[in-house]
Parts: sequence; structure tokens; C-alpha cells
Amino acid sequence: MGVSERRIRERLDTRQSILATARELFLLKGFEATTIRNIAEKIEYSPSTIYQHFKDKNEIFYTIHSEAFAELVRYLNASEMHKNPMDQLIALGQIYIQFALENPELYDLMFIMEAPIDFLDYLEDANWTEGKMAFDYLKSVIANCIQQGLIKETDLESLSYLIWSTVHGLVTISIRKRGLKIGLSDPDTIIQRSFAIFSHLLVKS
Amino acid sequence: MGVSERRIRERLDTRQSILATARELFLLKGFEATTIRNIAEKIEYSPSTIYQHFKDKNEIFYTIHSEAFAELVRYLNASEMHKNPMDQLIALGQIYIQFALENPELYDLMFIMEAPIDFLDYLEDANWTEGKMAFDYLKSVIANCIQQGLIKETDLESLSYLIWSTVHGLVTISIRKRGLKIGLSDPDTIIQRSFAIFSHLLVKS
DNA sequence: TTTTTTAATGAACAATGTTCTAAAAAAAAA
DNA sequence: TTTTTTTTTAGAACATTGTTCATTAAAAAA
Repeated sequence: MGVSERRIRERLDTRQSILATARELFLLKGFEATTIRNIAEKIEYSPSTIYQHFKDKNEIFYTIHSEAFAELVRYLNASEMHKNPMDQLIALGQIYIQFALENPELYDLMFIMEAPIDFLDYLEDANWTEGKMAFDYLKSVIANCIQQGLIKETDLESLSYLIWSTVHGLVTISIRKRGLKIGLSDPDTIIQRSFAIFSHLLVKS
Repeated sequence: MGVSERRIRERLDTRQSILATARELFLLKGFEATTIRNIAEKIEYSPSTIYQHFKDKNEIFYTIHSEAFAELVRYLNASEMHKNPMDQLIALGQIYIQFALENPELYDLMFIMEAPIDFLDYLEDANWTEGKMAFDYLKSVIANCIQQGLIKETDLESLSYLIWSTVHGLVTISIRKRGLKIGLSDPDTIIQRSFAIFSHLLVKS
């Protein structure tokens, strides 16, 4: 009889609805501002029920963190269409920026938000490979650029870190609203312009 | 009679001790983790007393934020020693990175931390000019570089934003521990190397 | 000494994450 | 069908948070 199967399915359903609601609220009001009671109320369960599916609020955070990386990788895959590795690299940067600007709260959660105390333990977990995979992918594209003489040869790791840092810096200043009141043009525009300049700096001359 | 003068002085003293303690705790445990009661206990006053000096926790944040910018400007002034504007620009970047790595929690508070709701109102205040001043200073140094033909001519605002973003990105990935578990070398080293590559990219060729 | 102004406190409030015990529901066994 | 066992859910409780407010203590002015 499929009774226990159904129960497992039901359990998974409530788990998923917790995650979906949590994510919705995190992105809407931020992590800190979202309460367990908020989530519970929205899915019409008591707060305690949530603790049957997740150890604590951090564990919900980690689960969404993982899923978000899968989403980013999905975005980045669109860069595969370019044959020229330099075009692909630039596309990667633009997609990354696009992802961040379209999902600022999600990006926040992935890369900016203060990590909970046991964040490092979580990263230590084998199931978190998405981050490393994404970075390795960036490295391989850059390696192709160097190989084809499109970018001046330099230490691959440092250059990859530099490129990642640059796009990360571009979007985080905007997301955390540190560029306002400094007399800058509209955030999106200046990010695009700055990235264009960076692209030109990159190509070998 | 200097009685009222003394009272003013005493009031300022407790205000200062609140600020000093708050700052110490913010940098030690972070903003969220520091409680009003923590601060009160340390200065041996009741929590309510703090509200006689500051409207709320955010106002303490803002005050420290302002002071921190003054400190950063003090750091940056050390770049004045260089005559060549390109040397000065590179020194600026290195000092900026140094400041961030030496005062990670303070840097966090200034540039990364989630801004309280009324953050924009605070920035609107006329007394917050430090940020704009620092950025204008950066722009002027870059303008000198362009004028002397050391950097290829481009839109000044975008280039300045790019340079700021790059160093900001370099240090924030490290501060928020997003570069670990990705198979990178030690944070300080890779930041230095990446910045060196960036410097080389910048100079006209 | 009395009055007025200022400073400081302690109790209280609503909201938070989390835990623990008891009730309700469902499934299994009789 | 009834009884027993297991699982699921809820409700009350705890300590802690930022913040407010009425009251007390202290100092200054009269």
C-alpha cells in the first residue's frame, strides 16, 4: 500500500511550502525582518511545525542559498551561445550583473548578507559545490581568452578573482545603496558604463 | 559661574562614552548582535539613559558611520606624498584595501551593512559630506592621470566608479567570507595580486 | 528652605527565536 | 470495530530584544 509514500510526499510538500514562503518573505522584507511566525502564519501552520522540518532559521537560509546558486548557474549558461571566448566572458559579466539587478535580495542573500555563525560549517558540507563550480567555469572561459591571445597572460586565479570582484563591487555598491547621494547618475546606467570600460581594459592591446 | 558649562561637558562625556562603547561592541560582535542593554551595562547606566542621547539604535549607527569616514579620509591623506598622479592613484587603492583589511568590521559598517530604513534620510542630511568628499578626491586624482596621458581618456564618473567598485569588490568578498571554500589562496595575497593586475590594466599602453 | 528643572531609573510592552509538553490525528494492531 | 502505537500539530512558556512612560532622585535656582 502506498500509504507511507503518500506521507513522505505530504511531508515534502509542507517542507517545500515553507521554503517557498520563506524565500518570498526573505526577498520581500529581508532575512532578519522575516520571522518564523510570519512564515508559519502564511502557510497556516503553527511556528513549532517549522522546527520539525528545519533545525533553525539558519538552515532555511542555507537551503535557499543553495537553490539560488543553481538559479545563477542557469542564468550563466546562456553565455554558451558565444563562440568567441572574449564575447563569452563579457556576456558572463553582463548576465551576472543582470542577475544581481533583477534579483537584488537574492543576490544579497548569496553574496552580501552577513553569514550566520555556522556558515563555514555549511560551506564545508560536500553538497555546496555550486559556488566552486561557477567560479571554475569563469576561470575556464578566461583561460580560453588567454590561450587565444585575447587577454594578456597573467596568473589565472588572480585575474579571475579580479573580474569577479569587479562585477561584484559594481552591483553591491548599488544594492546596498552606497552610491547614492554622491552625485552619481542612475545606478543601472553607471554600472553598464563602468563595465564597458572594464571590458575595454581587459582586451589585449 | 561655569556650572552650566560643566553640565554640558558632563552630558557630552556620557554621550562620548556611549559612542565609544557602542563602537567597540559593534566592531566586536556586529551591529545586530549588540544590544542597547549591552552598551548600558558597560557604561554603568540604565538602558533608558541612552535614549536621552540618541533617538534610537540607528542614530548611534549613523554617528559612528560619520566618524568612520573621517578616519578613512585620514588614511587616504597619506597618498599625498606621491607626486606622480598614477602613483598616487595606486597608493589610494592600496591604502583603501589596507583600511578595509585592518578594520573589517568598521568597513562593514560603512559600506556593506544593511542600511536601516531611514538610512537615506540620514544621507540626505547636509552633515554627511565625507562620502562625497572622498569620492570627489578619487575623481580628481584620476582626472590628473588622464590629463597627463597616464590613463586612456574615458568618462570620468564611470571610470571612478569602476575603480572604487573594484577595490570594494576585492575586499568585500573577503570580509563576507565568500571567497573561501572555492579553492583560493589566502585572501590577503590574492587581493594584492588582483589589485596589481588591475593597476597594470589601467595604465595606458 | 522651597520650588523648579534636569537626569536617571525600573517596570512594562509587544515581538523575536526556540523549546517542551500536551493534544489531536492518523496508522497499525488487536 | 476497538485498542494501541506512532506521527503530526498546536499552545503555552522562556529568555531576550528595542523602546516607552511614569516615577524617583538629584541638582540648580529662587
